[in-house]
Parts: sequence; C-alpha cells; structure tokens
Amino acid sequence: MGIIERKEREKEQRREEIVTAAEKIFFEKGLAIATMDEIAEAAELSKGTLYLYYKSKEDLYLAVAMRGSEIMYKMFLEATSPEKSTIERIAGLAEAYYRFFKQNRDYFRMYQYFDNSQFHKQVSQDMLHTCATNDQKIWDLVIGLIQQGIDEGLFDADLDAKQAAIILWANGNAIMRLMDREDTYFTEHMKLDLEATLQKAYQLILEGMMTKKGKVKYHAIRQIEETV
Amino acid sequence: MGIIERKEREKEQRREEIVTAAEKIFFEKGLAIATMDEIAEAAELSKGTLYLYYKSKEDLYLAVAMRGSEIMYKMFLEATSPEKSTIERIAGLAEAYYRFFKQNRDYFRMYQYFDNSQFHKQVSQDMLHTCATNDQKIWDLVIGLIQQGIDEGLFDADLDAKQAAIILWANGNAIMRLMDREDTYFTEHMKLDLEATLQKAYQLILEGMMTKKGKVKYHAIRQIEETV
DNA sequence: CCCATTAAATGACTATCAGTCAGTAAATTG
DNA sequence: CAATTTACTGACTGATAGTCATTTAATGGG
Repeated sequence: MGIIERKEREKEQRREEIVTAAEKIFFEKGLAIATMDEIAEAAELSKGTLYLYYKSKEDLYLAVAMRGSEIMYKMFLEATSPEKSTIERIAGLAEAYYRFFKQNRDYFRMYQYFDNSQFHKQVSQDMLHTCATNDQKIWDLVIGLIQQGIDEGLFDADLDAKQAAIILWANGNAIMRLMDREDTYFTEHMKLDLEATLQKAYQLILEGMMTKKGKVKYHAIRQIEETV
Repeated sequence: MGIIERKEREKEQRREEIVTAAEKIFFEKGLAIATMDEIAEAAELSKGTLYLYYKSKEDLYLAVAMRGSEIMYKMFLEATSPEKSTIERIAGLAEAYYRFFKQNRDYFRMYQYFDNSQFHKQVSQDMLHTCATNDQKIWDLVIGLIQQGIDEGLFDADLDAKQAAIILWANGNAIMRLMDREDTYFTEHMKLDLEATLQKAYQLILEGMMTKKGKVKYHAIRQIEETV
C-alpha cells in the first residue's frame, strides 16, 4: 500500500516541521518563556495540531534537544575515526565536546534541564526513554575508547573507564556552563579566562589518569597541534 | 523612635516568614510547579502581600536559595578553622561541599537555575546583586586558601588560584548534580558508584595540582582519616 | 478618648498560557 | 458520489502570575 507509506512519510515530515518551528522559538526564548501559541504560529499550524504530535511542551522541548544530541554524536564519531591513534581519538573527543559547545551553543544550553528532577516529572516516559537511548550511544563511545586506552597501557590499569568518562564529562560540562552564562561575573569581575581554565582542567585530569607511556604520546600530539 | 524600629523589625520578620513558607513549597515542588497561592496559604497571608515583599516568584525563589548559600558559607568557614594546617583546610573544603550536598540537598538543587541565562532575565537586578555578593564571599574564601597553598609550596607555583578553585568546584558540582538525579540511569543502569567517582575526581585534580611536598602532606592526612 | 493620617494587608480581578475537544475539512475507499 | 477515515482547527477551560482599589489596623495629635 503506497498511500499508507506516503502518509507515514508525511506524518514524519510534519513532526520534523514542528520540531523545526519549536527549535526556532526555544532557541530565542528558552523553555519557560516560549509559548505553544508562538510555536504553532511559526509552524503555520494550530496549537491543537502540536498536541497531536507531542504530548506536552516539555516533550517537544526534548525532541528539539535530541537533535543536539545527534549532532554531538556525529561530531564524536568524526573525532574518533579509526585511522587515528587511540590517544588522538581521546584528545579528539575532548576537543569535539568543546567544538560542539562553541558551534551549537543553543543545543548545549537546552541540556540544563536534563539534570532537573522536577523537569523529568513533566516529561513522558516515552520521550525520557528516547533520550536515555541516545545518551547511551554517546557514553558507550566514550567509555569504549577510554577502555581501549587502558588496554593499550595509555591509562592506569586500575582506572575505571566509566568513572573516567564521567569525570571528564563533568569537568567540561560544568566549565562550559560557566562560559555560557551571559553575565560578566566570571570573565570581567573575576578576570578569569574560562577557556584556559577548561584546557587546564582537561590536562590535569587526563595526565592524572595516564601512564608514563600515555603522557609521552599525549605530549607528542599536543606538540604537533601547537606547531600547526 | 522605638516604634519605627519595632516596625522595621516586624517587617524583616515578615520577610523571613514569607521565605520560610516559600522554602517549604519550593522544596516540595520546585520552581516550575510551586504556585504563589500555595506559598501565600503556607505563610497565612494573601498573595498580594507576598508581592509587597518580593517582586516576583523568581525573586522569592532566590531569596530561599540565599539561605542555602549562607549555610554553605558557614560550613566552609567551619571547615577551614585557623588552627588547622593549610592542607587540612583545603581537604576540608572539598569535604564540606560534599557534606553541604548531602545535608542540604534541597538547597543544592535550587542552584541549578543560577546557570540558566533565561532565568537571570526573570529576576530583579537587586536580587542578582545580592546573590553575586554572597557568591563572592565563598569564592574569596576558596581562592584565598588555594593561594595560601601555593605560597606554602603545597601547590605548583605556576598554578592560578582562581582557575584551580573553578576546576575543583566544577568537578564536584557536576558529579553531585548527577547524584541528585532521581532516575536510576547512572547508579543502576550504568552500575556506577558516583560517590567513588567524586572521590577519584577530587584526588586526580588535587594531586595534579600539588607539589611533591603537598602530596606527602595530603597523603599523611588522608591516612589519618582512614584509620579513624 | 476620638478622629485624621499613615501603613499593612487583602482578595477580586486581569492577562496569559498549557492543554482539550467538539466540530470541520480533506483525503481515501468502495 | 456517498461513506468513512484521517488530519486539522480554534474556541474554550482551568490554572496561575501579577495588580490594584479597597479594607483593616496602628499611630499620634488634639
């Protein structure tokens, strides 16, 4: 039945159109200030139709955030292409996360709500499950790579790959959140270079986890990067 | 004029009563779900009265959060009492932050909104300024202590005390935020011990910043703690 | 003690917005 | 072409942040 297939395709398209409209509004205003009427207008649909495709404003918000998640995953895949050495791939991941932040700040910003347990309660189980699946892909990639580093003797043998992944992520995420603050508290009032702080944090943590062999290889690639 | 003074005292009391009522409701429901009518009922006042004392729901929310800030500051002061050695005081700070999280999780949770630039726009300049002043006291304490560590040769001479403070805070904060998530994603699905991860992160970062002398003293006090 | 003045508090009211649902329009089918 | 299914609409409901004219209480001078 070609018609059923076409209809499904069109339905999927409509879903995407709605997400595109929502994205525009959420990027401009954030979750709290954006309204469903605005989104409906941007999508050239009635508000009622939005609710045929998404259960709530919060679900729609997460649907937009998922786009960011997919972009990040693709950037991570590119940063870890198999022709590179393990150490390059690991350094590449940290760089890719920062590039994601710089180039897709609107998406990065949307993630703030993920940690909020009150927000979780306003979201459907379905959508939460989709998010968790997407997240898992990314964690698997990072953790797998760190495990490979451990196996190759670049990282301490007693390092837990999962712990290491969390620590690296936590650092980067928290410092980038500070960078994203629009007030001038840290940059002007505290006269702090947050980008340098981020680099320093990554360096401290990565080197703290590495074996002598790992550090040698890590410094070698950083040398090359700096001379380029 | 004793009457004017009494009136001012009563006004201040009323302000505190309102914050106490708001605290109860915000702790239970979070910013988005709590309503000003509920808070008014808890305060045994009409909603209009709340607005005589606070400009908006968000301002009132921050007034509650400031209580948490003050508790944290007091805990930090206690953790850094002058009779202790510098290394003990620095280790004490990290522990105190974790204790604040464990014992005052409701307050900890409220801070999530501080990073949200959309939230900043919904809050009065006055309140934002009060927050910044409170924040500054805490940063000054932490940064001053790390600077002392540098001066005493416990930390690398080329370490920037402000950067170090941010990195330590960023780590702890981000991992504790994960701990606070009410879903079981990290603990059960990923089988991760987040408390151990936090300890590991602190250890990596602190040791990465320390001189040999610093590490010796740090290990000495950790030894004592473990045997207690 | 009484009344004018000031200060504090009230709650009905407005505006806004998330979410619903009875009804309409369009596409499909037989 | 009529019946049926599917997609969409927008007026409506209920909830809630914030306002403001009015009421209530306290104060102080006469």
